[in-house]
Amino acid sequence: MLDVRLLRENIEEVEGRLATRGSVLSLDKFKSLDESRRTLLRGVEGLRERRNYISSEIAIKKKKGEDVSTLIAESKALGSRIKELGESVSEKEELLNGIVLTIPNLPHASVPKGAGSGGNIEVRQWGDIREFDFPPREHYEISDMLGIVDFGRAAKLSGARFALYRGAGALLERALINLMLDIHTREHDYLEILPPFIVNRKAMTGTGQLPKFEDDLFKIEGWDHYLVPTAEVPLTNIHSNEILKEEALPILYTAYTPCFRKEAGSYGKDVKGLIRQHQFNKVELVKFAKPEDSYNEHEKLTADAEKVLQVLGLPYRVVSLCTGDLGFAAAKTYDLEVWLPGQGAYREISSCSNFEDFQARRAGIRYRPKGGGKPSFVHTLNGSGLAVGRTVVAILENFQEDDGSVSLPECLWSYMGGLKRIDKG
RNA sequence: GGAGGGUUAGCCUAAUUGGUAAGGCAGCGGUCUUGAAAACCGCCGGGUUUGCGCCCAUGGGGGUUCGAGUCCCUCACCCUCCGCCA
Repeated sequence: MLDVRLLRENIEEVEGRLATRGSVLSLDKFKSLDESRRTLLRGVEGLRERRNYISSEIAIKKKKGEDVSTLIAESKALGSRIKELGESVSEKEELLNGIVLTIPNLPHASVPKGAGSGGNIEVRQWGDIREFDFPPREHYEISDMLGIVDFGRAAKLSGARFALYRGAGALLERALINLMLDIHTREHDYLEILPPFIVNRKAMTGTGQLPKFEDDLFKIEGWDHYLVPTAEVPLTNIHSNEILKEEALPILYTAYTPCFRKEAGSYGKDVKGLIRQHQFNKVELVKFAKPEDSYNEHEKLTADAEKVLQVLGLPYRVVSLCTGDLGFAAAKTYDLEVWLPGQGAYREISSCSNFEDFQARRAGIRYRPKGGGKPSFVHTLNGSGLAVGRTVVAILENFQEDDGSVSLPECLWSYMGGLKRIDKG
């Protein structure tokens, strides 16, 4: 949520900056609603002042035993007018709120301007792309040969876009989760959290999934609760409606959770394999930072996510998303794209964003400056560190041999019970 | 699922039969002091206003009333007990 005062006072500038996202958004409606709300509010406040005065007069006169019937009559009349006016004020407020909650964040000045993903800019590359002396297979061919992922039976249980991992496949997924959590807790000082996988509407609104993106979420029937689409939601909302101490910042959390997404509107995209699933595993990184530190923390968080790819030896590139490709709540985003030889393409495996105070304002996450003073909003950041299923994809494709076997990077051996290579069987 | 108790500001705690939120701690500023502590004074929820001030705010929503922290309804959460359960 943007600062309403900023909207009110710099409406043209805001419109201009939002336009770079490609969302043609007119704030005229906001402006007129805001103005009429404020006019009505002034009116209702005047009436309330009069009523408060009369009420205290009544109390005084009653003590003296004087007649108060005319005062009561006036106050009664005021009451109904106040109620009427008050209702139209809250009506305007609700409409305003509806508008403000669906306005996306403003892109940071360092974000490249562009329309779609074509406008994204490669920031750096890491690792050497392997030369194959055989045509590299796609991951689902390899997992089929190895018998470590069963899509057919998953479909029988749950339908399309679900996976059933078997044996070394299940173990690999679990090993990666543990490796990632260990890296972030031991080397990068994040505190491990195991949050609920079901959250309420407030939490979803706090991070920006609601009210705009209800269609992407799995809702629990008969309950105003949702399956988490990412650990960002429970982690960021840990401190909703809290005032943190400045000394406590930055706060760093990491969590493994499954993620549940409807993937509405992605029909025909990535229909085969593990890339796009209704349920997938992810290790998430979340930070709460002071505003002046948040862009530095953003770089560090991105580096923390990159570390996992480096440890695994997976080549990748870092892309700065352009204004037209930014997510709703983000002010700036780096995507990590891992090289997939089977596809011959870079694919997103992590997305690291700075939301500035956009989520903090929605969720009410503030901090009190050291010298006392007014609490102000923190900046929130998050990034995948990493998407586990897609990491499996990358390992299968990058480390495959001609016979379908896959040699595992050394950092995984201990997590795999000593297994160094996945063979058929 | 059932019964009872609770939710007041960053934290802790008050408020006759309904009369318009009192204190304390922490924090910040100041006086005093060689420095510090103590003591004392001021500030210390939000909105609006140049300012005085005004309005709002006792978990959320609604109702009764001239007037609600207080009475009623409802929802959420927490605690205790019963039932069920890994």
